[in-house]
Amino acid sequence: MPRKPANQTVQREDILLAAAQIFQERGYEGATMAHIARKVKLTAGSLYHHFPAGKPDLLLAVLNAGLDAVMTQFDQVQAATINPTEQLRQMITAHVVSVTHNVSVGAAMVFEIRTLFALGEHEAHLEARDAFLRRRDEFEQRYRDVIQQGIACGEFRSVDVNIFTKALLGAHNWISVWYHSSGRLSGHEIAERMVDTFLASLRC
Amino acid sequence: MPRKPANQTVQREDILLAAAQIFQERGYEGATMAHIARKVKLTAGSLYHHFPAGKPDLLLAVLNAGLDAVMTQFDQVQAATINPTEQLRQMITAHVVSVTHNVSVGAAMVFEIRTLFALGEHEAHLEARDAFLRRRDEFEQRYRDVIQQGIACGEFRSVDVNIFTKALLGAHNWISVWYHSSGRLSGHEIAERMVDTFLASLRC
DNA sequence: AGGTTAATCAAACGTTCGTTTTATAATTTT
DNA sequence: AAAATTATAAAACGAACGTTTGATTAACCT
Repeated sequence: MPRKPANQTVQREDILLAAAQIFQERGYEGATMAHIARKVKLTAGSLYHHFPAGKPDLLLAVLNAGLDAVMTQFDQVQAATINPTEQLRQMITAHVVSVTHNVSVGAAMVFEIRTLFALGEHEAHLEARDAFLRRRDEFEQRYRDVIQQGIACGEFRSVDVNIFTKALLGAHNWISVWYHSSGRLSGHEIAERMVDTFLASLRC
Repeated sequence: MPRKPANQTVQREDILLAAAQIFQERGYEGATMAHIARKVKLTAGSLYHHFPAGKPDLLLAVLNAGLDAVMTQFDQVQAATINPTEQLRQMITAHVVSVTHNVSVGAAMVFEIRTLFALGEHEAHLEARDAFLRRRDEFEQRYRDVIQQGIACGEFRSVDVNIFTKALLGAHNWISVWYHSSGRLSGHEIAERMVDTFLASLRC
């Protein structure tokens, strides 16, 4: 019954990025395995060879890839210990550039967190889900820490650290909604303006 | 075959708010008519009596309700013409209080815009969709206008108006993700801190 | 009181989806 | 070259979904 030349070249990461794009266009629930398969020129069933645990596993892989990307850069920033102002500048830049560098993955981290909670009805991916959420909290905590340090050492004025951090994160997350690579500004240029906006707000 | 006491009291707005809550929990595609019906104690088919055009119509009704709520308050702010600083303060307050006052509807306006575009494959709700998107652009334009005016008259420092507005909108939109009515701060208190954050950033 | 309209339910319909199974082709190993 | 492994397609499956239809009850209006 079946055959076909077979490219034999589709890799796990290709599928992952295709999934991220389809998730961005249609949302996790609106995305079908056939949509994703089509983008890498496979059939829906063939995806199970690369992701045996199916669609939920595909989502977790996308989310973890996004968090890995930005966390790796954060580690580099904090390795070179500097003053809070410079540290926050570099964290914002790393974060914004990361989002604009792969918008689909960034969008998944904004729009599909809710999906992760709705997933909790099936008792299988719970461990992977909780591990992701813990790392995500840690990510947010790093922003809070550097802002708190800046206030403590007098570089920043006194602000509500929690709300300020939420405002900062919301501004960055929203970028994945409106950014297009063909737009007026590059990722770096957007990052500069975000740094300008939030460092100005923290000025004593 | 069928019967049932019949409450005879379910109103269009009850269904609309129930839909918003289900959309928030599961996303538009993850929400089923049965989920929504259950929340107002009806069956899925009965929803078509109140919303003949079905699920897409339900989404558009939710989104328009959200935009109506905030636009009404914006009109009041601009009726009393004052200086840009005070005008922006009142716009931010109106916006944030509106989001925290009905989080589900606010969340829909953040998370289901994408759904609106994916809807475009069926040529029926296109007009209602485009009308909504136009009003939404108008909403964003009001923020840009007041910031531009503030810069022009020297009350605000010179910033990239587009990016600053996107940052502001992102911060506000993100509130519908993390806000809970049982949290540390009320909607008004969060609004005060957002005003503080962004007006400080615009200070000359 | 009688007739009309509005609101609801139960059931059925056709479609689509995630997943599983089985067969086949390509690649790698021996 | 033969055998084993990997990657893929095709087909089938059962479940779930949005929507339609027809019957039934409640409310309203002469």
